[in-house]
Amino acid sequence: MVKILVIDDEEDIRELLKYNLLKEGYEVETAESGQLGIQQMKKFNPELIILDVMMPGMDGIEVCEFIRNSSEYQKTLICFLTARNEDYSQIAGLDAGADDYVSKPIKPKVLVSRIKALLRRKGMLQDEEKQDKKGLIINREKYLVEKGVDEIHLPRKEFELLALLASKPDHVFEREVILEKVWGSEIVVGDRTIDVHVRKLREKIGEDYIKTIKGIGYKFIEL
Amino acid sequence: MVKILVIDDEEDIRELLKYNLLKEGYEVETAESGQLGIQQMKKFNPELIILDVMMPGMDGIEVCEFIRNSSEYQKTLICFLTARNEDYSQIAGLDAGADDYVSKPIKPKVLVSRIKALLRRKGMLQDEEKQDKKGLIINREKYLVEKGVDEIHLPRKEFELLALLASKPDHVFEREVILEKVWGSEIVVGDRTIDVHVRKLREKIGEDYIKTIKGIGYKFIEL
DNA sequence: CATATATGTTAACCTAATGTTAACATCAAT
DNA sequence: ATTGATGTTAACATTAGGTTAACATATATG
Repeated sequence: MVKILVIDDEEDIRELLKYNLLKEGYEVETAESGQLGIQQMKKFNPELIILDVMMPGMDGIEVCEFIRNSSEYQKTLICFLTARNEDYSQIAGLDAGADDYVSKPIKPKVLVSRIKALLRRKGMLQDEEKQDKKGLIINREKYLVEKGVDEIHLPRKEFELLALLASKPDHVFEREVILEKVWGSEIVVGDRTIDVHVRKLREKIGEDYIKTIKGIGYKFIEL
Repeated sequence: MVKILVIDDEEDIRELLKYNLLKEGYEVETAESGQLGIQQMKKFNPELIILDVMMPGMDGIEVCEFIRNSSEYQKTLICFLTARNEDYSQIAGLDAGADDYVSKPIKPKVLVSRIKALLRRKGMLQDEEKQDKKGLIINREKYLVEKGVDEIHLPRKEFELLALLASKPDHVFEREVILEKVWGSEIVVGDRTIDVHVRKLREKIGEDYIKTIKGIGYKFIEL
């Protein structure tokens, strides 16, 4: 459960944000000033702070600086709330400290999706899609397969074989086709080669992803 | 090596946490009840205890109180695991005793980053991370690489090679691409040239930054 | 149920890709 | 020209990856 602290002097805004974030399943606390916000942060220890820039007393920029200079909390994510007309150059200056910012007037949907994106970027997403899925993600760029939290490195042939099968889930690839696509039409290898690679794949990614269709070939199934 | 004790009555949770914490390099023990947890603590003497609040028998709150009242173990860090619906006000009451808490359902990444933050705050961070960032900074201006306090001067080819790889951490660059980008598409050099430069780089910046993906190429990984 | 045929499994084996070293080239700066 | 730093290559060592053989097991079909 991701904890979010909202620091804003306007009660309406605090309530609006709290309501919308709670609805998304976050744990939310609020504070009505910079000072109180910092106190609250120490107790509540949130992953992310939504911080109004313009506040009487200690303003958002000061709060942000305080956080960034503290050793304990410096990695806490910060999202600024800026008034529309505040000078962009000013905002840009803040970028050093903040992880993102959203301008007022606030549209709940926008805010929420920004928050999600930010958390996702920082790898603290609580989203179902990313976390709990058993599904494999074939990441060709990194040349590895992501299974939930794990990253599984695969040798070339195994990777290509899996990538081929997974490119069309439930589609049966004939052995002939597999040979052609993974090994190339010219290279000739023995009968058992594919099986052995399938075996190794099943060992690494789990037994249930690749199904044998006897007399035909193999298919990849999503779990 | 930081030692962590997980006390939770649910086996699944224990396993999930153990797995993820081990992967981070912590030493992990588990216990399935409050009583057993305390016994285990006395033997294992962990720096940090992850403690489920709701357990049959001796619950997390009692365990926490016991620990805080003991003279030997009172400084042990405690992180609560709370069910989602438990009221924050309730939790706040516990704050006195616990150093942090994480609510279920547990997201491994969140949990781990919280644990790290907690340890960092209390100054017991693992030696790797203790010495600030291990990350390299490619300084094109000065044509050198900053590794913590050190400045490593690199010859042109080595620098360009590293800069390329580090420009996209985790991305696998094929040998062909490397040749094109670093050497230029027209210059033809031998097969082993890239390897030799990789060797020299690894000597200078450390063996672990550049990983070989056999049959494909190389990738840079952040440490 | 018997048999043929396809697939599973294991481990030994082979090979291409990479690692390593040192010699040799090159080039820029004194 | 001499030197030292960089770049390239060749020759050899090493290893991960890939293949195969031999045998075990499963499945379909008459």
